Amino acid sequence: MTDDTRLRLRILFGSNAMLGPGKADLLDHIRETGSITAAGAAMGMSYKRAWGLVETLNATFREPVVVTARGGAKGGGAQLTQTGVAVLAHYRRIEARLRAGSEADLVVLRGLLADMSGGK
Amino acid sequence: MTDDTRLRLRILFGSNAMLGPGKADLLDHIRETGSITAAGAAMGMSYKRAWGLVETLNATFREPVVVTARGGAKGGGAQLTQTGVAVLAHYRRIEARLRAGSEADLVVLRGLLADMSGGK
DNA sequence: CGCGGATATGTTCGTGCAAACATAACCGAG
DNA sequence: CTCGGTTATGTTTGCACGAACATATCCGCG
Repeated sequence: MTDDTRLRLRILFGSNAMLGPGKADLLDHIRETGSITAAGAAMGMSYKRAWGLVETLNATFREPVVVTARGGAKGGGAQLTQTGVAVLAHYRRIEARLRAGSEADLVVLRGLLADMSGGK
Repeated sequence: MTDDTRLRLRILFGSNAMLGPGKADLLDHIRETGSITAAGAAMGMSYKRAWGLVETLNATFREPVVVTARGGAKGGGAQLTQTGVAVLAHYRRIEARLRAGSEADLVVLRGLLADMSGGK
């Protein structure tokens, strides 16, 4: 039995701006790949969707989180700004603290679960 | 400026079962009102939707989280079981710990936000 | 024994959102 | 000056999800 109890955290700023696992993971992939296209593909989403998320992120913060370049040797690319790195780091830290601080309660909750072994 | 930075936590058990703010709030309202109808109405959702969530919750855990009664003096009603009370308590506790442990990082993140004053 | 309020369930309809398709603009390299 | 890969943006199509509407069932009470 693989213990796949996962926690998803979403931070809501005001009524429109928000930051969740999707955007955080996307930032991670952009940092790794240096490309919105590649990052989106790695997460199984279309370029359009990935770019839309980046656009939203850049509008959310005072300074851009991702900077992009068109054309050039490799066609272009994208990378995180210092702000982007900071945003991602803080989100991950909150996530980590949550994970560490919830273990005990999660154990109890898991004990109350119905065992899906053989079930639908 | 009211500081309305909110955190939404969702716990995923395996690939189908999950517990988030919606179901937790619903359990709270059921406990207060003793009725699925009233609880749903208080949250601005149809009875059908509320009942569907209760059904899902009861299927998620080994023992029912909400027990219901049909007919009778007041037409019927619903209330939390001991399991339901426990599930809700543990969820709220994880939420509280998250809130307490993330304050510092949230302050930083809020400082990086674009100020929407007068913006779109 | 009919009324009332709540649970329990089915069906239809609208719509918002994402997937898919399409196209333009950019620019270093060869 | 064309090619290739990427950013940037618009248009169309499909479909899942919820809202709304409609019924059926239950049972204490007067």
